[in-house]
Amino acid sequence: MNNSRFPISLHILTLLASDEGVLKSSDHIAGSININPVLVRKEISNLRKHGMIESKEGKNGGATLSRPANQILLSEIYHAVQQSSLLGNSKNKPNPNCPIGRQINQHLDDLYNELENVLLNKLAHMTLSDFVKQFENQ
Amino acid sequence: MNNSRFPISLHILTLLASDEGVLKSSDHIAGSININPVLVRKEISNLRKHGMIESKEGKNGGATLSRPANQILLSEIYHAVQQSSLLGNSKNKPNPNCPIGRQINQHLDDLYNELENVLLNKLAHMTLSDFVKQFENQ
DNA sequence: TTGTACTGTAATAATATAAATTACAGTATG
DNA sequence: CATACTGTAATTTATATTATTACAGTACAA
Repeated sequence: MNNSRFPISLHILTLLASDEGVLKSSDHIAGSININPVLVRKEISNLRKHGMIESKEGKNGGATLSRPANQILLSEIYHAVQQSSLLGNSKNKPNPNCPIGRQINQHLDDLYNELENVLLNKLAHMTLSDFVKQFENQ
Repeated sequence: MNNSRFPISLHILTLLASDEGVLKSSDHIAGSININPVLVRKEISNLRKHGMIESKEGKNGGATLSRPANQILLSEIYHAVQQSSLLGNSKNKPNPNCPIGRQINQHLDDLYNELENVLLNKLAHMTLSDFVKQFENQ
């Protein structure tokens, strides 16, 4: 998880959940996050592929949640944006002639998977709705 | 955790633990990880500051564990290399005029802290010794 | 007492990754 | 059919990571 895709996706979903049923444009969302609208559209495209968002093209188009916020788990968002593993991929190519180097990537992968499961288990008990409820009406 | 400092530090410590009491040079360690020796020395310097490693300068110098491997927790290693937060820092600067944008970084930070605690709790129950035991003698 | 093999660390260069920007075809609406 | 959007590709720019160079300092051993 080396970039800010998780916070961006969560921000998008939070905006949509805070005004459920209303279509929001990528420009409007980008204005709230303060990033480029194209990045927002990319993340929306990704969230759509993962079944959390629906979007409508054309004039007055935009994005909206495809399900109630209390049926969207934070673990789903994590899965949707996850590319590399948690603590940094084992992208090193250790020396295969070293008994440690030869085996370490496998053991690192096992460790990461174990940690990731712990994290996902936690996130699977939190809904988007829980997250949005924390926001005060200001 | 956006770089590979955790795997590098764990690799260094694994090498030292696999041959406890013996001084290993940064060149030798770098050869196993297959990275630049200066990076290894930087990580060793960091691990030394965090009390996990001792090192000796000069000819025949090198690094060694400062405690038995069963007294080094993986959570300590995590702490030693940790810079940014888990899922990507809230480095975005959302629009303060948006009710969601204004509050989201605080809620993201809270969420990250909660997740990080779960992770650290898991890592605090794993020792370097446990990790090294997995390696087969080849 | 001096050559050698190391550490420690700063400064810089190279590379990889992420983010912003530009561009434009496609779509729905009024 | 003009307008306001989405969708997506291509490119540029910015930022972060990693490698490299350089060199002073230290300990050992002949």
